[in-house]
Amino acid sequence: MTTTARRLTKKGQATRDRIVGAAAQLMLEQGVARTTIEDIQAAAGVSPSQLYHYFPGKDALVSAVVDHQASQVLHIHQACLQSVDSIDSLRQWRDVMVNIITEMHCVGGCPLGSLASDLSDADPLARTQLAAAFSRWQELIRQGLADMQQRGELAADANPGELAVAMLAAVQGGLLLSQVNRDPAPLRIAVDTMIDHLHNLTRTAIP
Amino acid sequence: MTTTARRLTKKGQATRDRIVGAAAQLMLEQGVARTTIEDIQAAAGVSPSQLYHYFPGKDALVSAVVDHQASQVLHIHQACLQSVDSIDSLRQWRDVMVNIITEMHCVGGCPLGSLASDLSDADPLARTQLAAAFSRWQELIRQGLADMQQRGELAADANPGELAVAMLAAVQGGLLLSQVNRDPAPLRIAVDTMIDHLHNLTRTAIP
DNA sequence: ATCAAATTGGAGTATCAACTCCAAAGTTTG
DNA sequence: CAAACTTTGGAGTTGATACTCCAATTTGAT
Repeated sequence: MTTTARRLTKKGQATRDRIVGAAAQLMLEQGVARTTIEDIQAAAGVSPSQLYHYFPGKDALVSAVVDHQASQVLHIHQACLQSVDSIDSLRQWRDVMVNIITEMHCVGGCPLGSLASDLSDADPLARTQLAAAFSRWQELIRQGLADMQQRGELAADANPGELAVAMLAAVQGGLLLSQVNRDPAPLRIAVDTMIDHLHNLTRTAIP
Repeated sequence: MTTTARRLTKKGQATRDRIVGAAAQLMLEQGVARTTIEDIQAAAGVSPSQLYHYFPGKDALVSAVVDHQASQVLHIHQACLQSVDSIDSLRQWRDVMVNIITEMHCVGGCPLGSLASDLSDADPLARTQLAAAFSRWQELIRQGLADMQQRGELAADANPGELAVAMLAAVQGGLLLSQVNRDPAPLRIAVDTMIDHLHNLTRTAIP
């Protein structure tokens, strides 16, 4: 990390970031294979030699895009989930996600989910990167649920690990259905239903 | 439908079917944009002129593949879901899905979900086709839940429409996580959790 | 059998997309 | 300042890909 940074000027770093940002946006909107190097050059305002100076080829750029999107998504959700202590705070988290997809007019879906569907069977390296990112995301949710459990906001016999998997699936499936229907409702309903389930677990666990 | 069929020989129909089948499989495994016409020709054992005799271009072939996958998926799930009358029969439905993804070694994910993620923002016609297919799938689930509700297997105040959306999201999200992790467990856990939720609704709704 | 229509073979084309190359300009460091 | 290194411009190359064309063969209806 430091080694790489040492041979990168401030200006060079900015150019590299511009390339990754442009590539990430285009690949989210139209898919990885449909996004050409020329598209990225135009969007980032760079020449071919600049792009190939920073990345040996398209695969390496894709890898950088996956890292970038993983970092962005995890950063956002870490901020929302580290303070989860109640059902209500889960509803705030849901509002954040619904607002984001609404502002995007349901285009692109989840930055990680889209890449995962696109690359899982085409790029083994990207698949492992994405699996690791989802694993961290899942762990953020699990941790939040475990915290709730300790506060008594969730039944003692609930399984935070499995509930985290189910919640992440609800988010991903909800985003996909919202994307294909161009309507934020499926995401809202899917996550709300999982939150209702957690709520029921809390209520019914006091025999 | 009849008009098209009338100018299609039995042999011609078989060739067309072979092309669509090969295209569907390749597009599921490697994505639409990565699947070349040449790939499809080789897999189906046809010449360029044959392919372009039956389809004006790649877009039309993609459209036929979407129809084909929608038909396949809806057929399978209709068979499973029309007989849903209890929590246990939902668990059988889950087993069917888990078995399918396991046999595929988690490659490809959902035939409709993959196409949806791939095409929703790239092909407006395909997006509407896919939205219609998901709508019918959702309706199959809703109908099953409504039947259960009438038999008293589901709380009277439960909302089958919203629960169907959430269940479909769980399936899609579970399949995506299974695909990226190369592990059927996320699908199983996501669907089981939704089934648990339905089960809880049944139990707690008798005050 | 015969004619029209459907189907097939296979060579060919035009375009696009990924990547290369080399020299010029700017930046860092001793 | 000067040498070494980083960054940039832009024309060019190679291979792949979607699609075309026309003649030959097979099939179906009369």
